[in-house]
Amino acid sequence: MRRDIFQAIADPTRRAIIALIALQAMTPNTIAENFNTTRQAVSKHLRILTECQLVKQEQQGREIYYSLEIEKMKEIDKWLEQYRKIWENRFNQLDQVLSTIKKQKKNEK
Amino acid sequence: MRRDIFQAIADPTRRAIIALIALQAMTPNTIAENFNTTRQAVSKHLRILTECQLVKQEQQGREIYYSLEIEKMKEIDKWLEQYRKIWENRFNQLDQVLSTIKKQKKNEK
DNA sequence: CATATGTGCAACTATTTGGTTTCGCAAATT
DNA sequence: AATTTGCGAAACCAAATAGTTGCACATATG
Repeated sequence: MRRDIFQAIADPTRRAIIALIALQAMTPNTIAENFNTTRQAVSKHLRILTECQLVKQEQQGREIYYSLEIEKMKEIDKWLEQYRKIWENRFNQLDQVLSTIKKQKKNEK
Repeated sequence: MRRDIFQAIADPTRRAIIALIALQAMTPNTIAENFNTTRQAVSKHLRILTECQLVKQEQQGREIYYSLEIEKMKEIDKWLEQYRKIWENRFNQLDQVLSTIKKQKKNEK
């Protein structure tokens, strides 16, 4: 099933899970211990995160270790890029204003 | 009312609205014309976007012009920063591997 | 082989969400 | 003054969502 990455990171619990498994791979039980939820609830979140490839899993015996697929996070960064251009451009414009003021002061001397 | 910015950008229609008003300020009617929705639906989206300060409004007569509050977008960038560190670090590690291979080839000559 | 442990999945529920319809109000237009 | 236009808000509805409970299954452990 395909899944929107922005919809996936909308839930605060899922963002907390992402932050947790970004540091090291974890089993659903271990993740659940870090929050006030059941393992089943975590499992559902992990499924959603897996569906949009934000998370990968590695089975070891009966345990399944989940970890962050960092490559997928770049997709958000890519979306943000268009807006970064805007705020950086705005910064440059401010920069120009400041240097203009500077020049004017110079001429006043 | 306070509102989670990640929840705000989760909806694809809202992201489209953001992209639209990032370029220039627009009235709800104009925005609605660009999509397959009613003005009322757009109005609801704008309300949500306003509630998390992603959007600002300026009244001109009976028209209200909505535009993007670019500063708020940086909040997403800030959240992404912790993960950017991870993928940049990973890239550096790859870089080291590549330069090691290069050195080895050099020594083979 | 019996039991304990780790897991995903389905059914169910309360809540949230995105959309439509209807309304009232203020500003423009006639 | 009457009508049109632009707007937000409330009421309503269908669909999605997050969580709980109960289950089945596979892998360890005794």
